Amino acid sequence: MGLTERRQKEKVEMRQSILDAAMDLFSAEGFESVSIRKIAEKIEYHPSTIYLYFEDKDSIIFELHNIGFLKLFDKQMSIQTIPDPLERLLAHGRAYLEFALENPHFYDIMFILPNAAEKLRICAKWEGKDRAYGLLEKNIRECMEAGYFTGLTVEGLAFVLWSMMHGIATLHIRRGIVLEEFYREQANNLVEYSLDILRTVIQKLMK
Amino acid sequence: MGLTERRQKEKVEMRQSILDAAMDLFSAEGFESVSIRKIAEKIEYHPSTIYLYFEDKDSIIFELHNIGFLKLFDKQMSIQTIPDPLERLLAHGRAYLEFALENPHFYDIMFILPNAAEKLRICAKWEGKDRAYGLLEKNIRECMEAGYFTGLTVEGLAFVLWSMMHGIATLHIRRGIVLEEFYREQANNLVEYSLDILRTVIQKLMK
DNA sequence: TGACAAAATCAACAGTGTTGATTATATTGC
DNA sequence: GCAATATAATCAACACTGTTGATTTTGTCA
Repeated sequence: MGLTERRQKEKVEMRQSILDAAMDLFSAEGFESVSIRKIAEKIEYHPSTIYLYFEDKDSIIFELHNIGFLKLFDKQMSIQTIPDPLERLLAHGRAYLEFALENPHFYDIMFILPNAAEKLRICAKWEGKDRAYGLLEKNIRECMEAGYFTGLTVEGLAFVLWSMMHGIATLHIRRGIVLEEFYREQANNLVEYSLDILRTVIQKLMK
Repeated sequence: MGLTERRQKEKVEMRQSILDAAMDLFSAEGFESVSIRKIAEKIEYHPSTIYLYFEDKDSIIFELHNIGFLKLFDKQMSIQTIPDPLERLLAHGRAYLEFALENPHFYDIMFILPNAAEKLRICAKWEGKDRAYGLLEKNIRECMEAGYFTGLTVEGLAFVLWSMMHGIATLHIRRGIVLEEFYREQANNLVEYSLDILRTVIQKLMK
């Protein structure tokens, strides 16, 4: 292995250990505890060293935001093999909610915290969201081609369904509010129960 | 006016000016600019003086959270006179979204930012949310009594509808994402258009 | 005017993101 | 192996942040 190659590899590994430390801190102590100094302490380097690998703190958050989108897209692709379009769309929603509830801190960074959004606003165009959103629109379109959701537009329904899933996720993550709170006896699992209600709604919307 | 009475009045006025300054800073420069020192500068007092009127910074945020809930409840009560239950429920949703989009910073404090939620978690029970949520459940229940939404529960539908409105509001406030982005030609107004889609969904759910 | 209470300020602590200057380390050419 | 160089890491400081115990100013009443 050549020198520049090893240097490259060490750089990547250092960046990864910084990202891991940041994510660990977020999970263990909440976002306000994710400080450059605490990350440095965790990886046993001086705070200044972090700046040799990331431009600033928001760049670390933005990188975590990108990693989160890769994880989400992977999960969403895994259900694309389901043949029936309506079942596929429901599984799409289930995958989205599962991701949010299993990775609440990633979801927070991706969709709630302002850091990554601010970075996106001032940086160049970024394809991550469009890719994930495109998949949702594709699944909705194929439902419509199969005769479901007549009278609605792809864009309109995509927005409404995404908003609903995002609302459920956000109320859970930021306010600790879950459906179980209002309907304990039937709710063994938030994801399944929310999707059951959505399924009822969608079945009435069918044809 | 007696001495203690005037003292009381001055205390209330000082608290209000602190709250106003905090809200102004939030609206003008974003939440990260709401600092005790900047509030103090704005009202031309020393930072320490703030602590004579509020226990800590989160108490200021919590007070704004409470004021926001009063404003929201007022708005929601104003549409309770609509006689038809389905029209009333739709107006309820419209009022909620309008509040969120017209008072994005209040909405942020009430439903997204962690400060007030954390205060709620450690403090005694607080009736604000239950009151607003109770009104939604009441309107849904009256729709069901009129024959709408058969096969769904009040709690389930309330959760789904709230989540959807909350999702729309949060995507807008935190990510600048609005329906218009995906469907410009028909969208002159986010509230009306979102509600139109919801109306279509609900009409298919009727009976 | 003097005594007392209330209101406001001060100075400091520990924490934050960030950076220009400095030191330590590792690799290269000889 | 040693000096020169390039890279990596650290240091010390700046301007912020929330918060608080001690101190000073202000206002009221006898």
